[in-house]
Amino acid sequence: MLNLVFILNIVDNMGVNSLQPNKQDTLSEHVFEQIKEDIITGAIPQGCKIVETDLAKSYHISRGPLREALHKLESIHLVDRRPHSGSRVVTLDIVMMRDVYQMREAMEGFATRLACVAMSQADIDNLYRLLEKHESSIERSEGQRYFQKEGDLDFHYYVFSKCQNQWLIDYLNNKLYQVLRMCRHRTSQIPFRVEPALHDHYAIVDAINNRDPELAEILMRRHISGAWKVVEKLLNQEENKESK
Amino acid sequence: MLNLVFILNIVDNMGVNSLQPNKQDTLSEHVFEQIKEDIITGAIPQGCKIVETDLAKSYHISRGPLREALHKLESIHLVDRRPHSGSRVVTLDIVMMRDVYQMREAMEGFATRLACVAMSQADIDNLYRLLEKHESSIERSEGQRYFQKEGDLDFHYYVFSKCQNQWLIDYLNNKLYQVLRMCRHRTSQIPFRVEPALHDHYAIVDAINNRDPELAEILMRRHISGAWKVVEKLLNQEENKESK
DNA sequence: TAAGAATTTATTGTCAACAATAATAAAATA
DNA sequence: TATTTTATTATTGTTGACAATAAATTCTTA
Repeated sequence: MLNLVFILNIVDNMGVNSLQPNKQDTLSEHVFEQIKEDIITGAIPQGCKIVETDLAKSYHISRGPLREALHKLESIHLVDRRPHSGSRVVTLDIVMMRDVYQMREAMEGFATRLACVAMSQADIDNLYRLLEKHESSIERSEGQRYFQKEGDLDFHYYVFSKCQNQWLIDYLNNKLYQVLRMCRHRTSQIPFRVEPALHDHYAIVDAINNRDPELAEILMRRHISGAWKVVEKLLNQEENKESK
Repeated sequence: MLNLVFILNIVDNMGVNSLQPNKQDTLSEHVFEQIKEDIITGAIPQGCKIVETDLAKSYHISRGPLREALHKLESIHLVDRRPHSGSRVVTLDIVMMRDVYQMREAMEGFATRLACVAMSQADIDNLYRLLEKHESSIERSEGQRYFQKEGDLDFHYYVFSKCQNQWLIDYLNNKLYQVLRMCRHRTSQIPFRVEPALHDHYAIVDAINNRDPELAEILMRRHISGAWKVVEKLLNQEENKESK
């Protein structure tokens, strides 16, 4: 399954993963990426205390670069750091996830507005083709959630990457979407229906195609706040189950 | 003049400066704050190449903490960093400033919407009092631009600090507003009229007072995009002058 | 025995030396 | 003379040791 996604991303060269810079020139960068993935996938569990010397040993580097990596992880909200006291991996409570989804609603909505003005017709055609591909892959592989979520990310990424505001792109790509992936790992066991999402996506692209920035923004906002309502519900159910 | 602002901020405990964390427990934090101010005020000029050993010497620390400070400065977009090649102070060209103002429009607009729902009546009363104070201080000290700009920041800060989204507050306060202060230092010699801004502010607070989040957001957005149009004009004039 | 103070241990913050890379200058060739 | 190649220098990346602080433990006393 993972392979299929990988190949697809390479083929059409517009997948999320292929477009991340992933510059690992220095040791610190490399280990940053590694720890980031380990946190997002849960290999290093949430709330886990981080001891610099231990972690440095397990990644086979010295404390200097590790420290730089931790600083970077702090700047994208994946670890908390208190002077003299040490670092912990963040715990994604419901409040934090709400904050993230709200941010996403605001920023991606605005990015969609900007992209609607800036996109070429070729870009829009690409978007339609992307959605058609998602549609057919849903028919073919009903229930294979991982792929569908990646497809969802591909769509969102393609849209906001055309907004021509580097700050916006950077923040969405390097900060919000990392935490979002972490959220998804937490809720990945829970099935959800993708057809409504695809329907939303078509509506958004239609608005872009009609060059209606206000509508495009509103639709993207609703799409995201709708997604949050689903996630919130699931989290609340989970919480209730645990407290019993 | 500076003193007056300072006293005012302490007295009512709602100024921008008093609410920034400013934790300088470690050497690295301390020097981070120092360099940050030096960049924002222009003591270290834009586009300036940064040599770690030199800078470490001039701040009387070793390269370790300096490096951490530089990383932090990079994460708030105040320096650019390329592996093995070194760092430079950013140069605020018109594109970057447009990006920042766009971000601000999106995020502060959304923050205003959230704050409109979350604010207590006491908060709103405080806002009205703050505006009245600004109004009278404009009458008293016409033309003293520094104070007026600080007053403007106080207003904006007070609003978005009530949005109850820690990510949003953090981003606006620690990233966007730092670059914004840098912009203002660049354009500080240029006079501008504050009465229209005050009028906008009243309209925004009225919308909040009527508990109309949509309108509050729209008004805040217009207020900020209007401010950008003024700044953009000034920058273009400046550019034309230089190219002659 | 329980609470508080003093001591020890563990962990982070800082430093200065070393290695690796990129920018610069010098030399060689066309 | 212009251009490529080579050597030099300057600057960053990395490391391990040391100092300062916080957490844990032991000891004392009520």
